[in-house]
Amino acid sequence: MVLYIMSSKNLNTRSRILEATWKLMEDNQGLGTRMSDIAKVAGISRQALYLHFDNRTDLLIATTRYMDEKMGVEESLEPTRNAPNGLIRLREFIAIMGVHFPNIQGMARALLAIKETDAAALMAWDERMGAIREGCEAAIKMLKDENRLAEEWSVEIATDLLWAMLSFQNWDQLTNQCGWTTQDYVTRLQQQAEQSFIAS
Amino acid sequence: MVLYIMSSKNLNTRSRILEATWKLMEDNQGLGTRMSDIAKVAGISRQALYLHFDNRTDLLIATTRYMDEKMGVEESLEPTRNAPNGLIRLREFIAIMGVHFPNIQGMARALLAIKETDAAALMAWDERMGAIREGCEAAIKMLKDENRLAEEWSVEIATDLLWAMLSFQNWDQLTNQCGWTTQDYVTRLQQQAEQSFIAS
DNA sequence: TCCTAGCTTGACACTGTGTAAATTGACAAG
DNA sequence: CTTGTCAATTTACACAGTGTCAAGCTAGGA
Repeated sequence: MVLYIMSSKNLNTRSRILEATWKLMEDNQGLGTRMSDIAKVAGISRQALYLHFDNRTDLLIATTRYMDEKMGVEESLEPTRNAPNGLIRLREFIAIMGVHFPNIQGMARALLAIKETDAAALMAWDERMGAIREGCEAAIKMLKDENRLAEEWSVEIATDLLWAMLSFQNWDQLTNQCGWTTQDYVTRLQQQAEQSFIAS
Repeated sequence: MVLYIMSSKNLNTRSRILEATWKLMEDNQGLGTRMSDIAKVAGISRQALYLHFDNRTDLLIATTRYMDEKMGVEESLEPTRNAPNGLIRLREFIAIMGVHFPNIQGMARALLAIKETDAAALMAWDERMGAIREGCEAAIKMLKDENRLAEEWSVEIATDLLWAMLSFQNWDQLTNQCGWTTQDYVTRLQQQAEQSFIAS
């Protein structure tokens, strides 16, 4: 009973911090968000942040996990797992990335910026990117098993390349710099992936 | 006479600073290089850096220009301009990127890291990337003029996509994370670009 | 001999992260 | 009703790195 109430209160402040971090990351595109800003939005003192998280990196990583949970990333990948064949799976996966990236762009940019100087942030980022790679590999493998992977590609090399095409930075460049809509992004990347990887 | 000697001395210290910055950027992959480190390598006091450059950003940008000059980036692009047709031009351009990126990776990473927080660095980066885009566009246009650009692509969209494929981050991921050699990178990207953009 | 450009040294302001110590207020248990 | 616990608070401080400022040194040219 005691424990329950304590951890509940604890969780409330904790999640208020996580929500505040999330919000600020999205608002500022992840740039220049200080611990004091987060504390202000969460309604606590800056120092109190350190009662819940060891340091800034810790907080950012916890926030990515919190976001994944709240956004139901796992569930959104269901359709790809049930795809009847590799081509559909490839298409589905690209489409899902097209809606996923806009949702995480602020946080992604924040992680990208600090991963250069911060080993833990680098780990968090690599873990996220690793998950995407698995999705790429599953689609490519399915094509291979159906004998529809163009013969010039090995599973590994094709996975590497698809993974690069579906990187956050690629999405960022195509949409935010080139002005592509999500629709453009999905359609064009599907098109290119099919031309590259599917045996004719 | 006075002026000549002054500006000559000035230039010597200045280029010593630029060389030091370049060296440190390559050595540390652009990470955690402080003004004091640069000063030490250049053999002057930290404060003296500010007699030559307004601030850190200014110095990094000047260093990119210095590198371009010393490496003869312009000249290395000659072969693409003389290419007899679009396909060769596309291939040449990709090959040149394959040798260019390893040469600039330390500096590129440094600029990438600070461009998130630094408007001037962002400008320097965008200018570099803009130059690459022009190379992409020239190759795509040549294909279009020869009627060899696959009909599903407009010049602009195809340029956008080729530009994304040939981004520094893409190269970084494929070589440094996936372990591709320069040879792999060039061959595979040429292959994919041809499959995507050349009418069959 | 004097002037001056280029550099040096030492000191300092500012920002942001992270730590430490003493205090308050709530609330559950004896 | 006192006591203990614990989240959170306030105040203060250490530290790193950037950028500024002022005063002084030095070598070379007029």
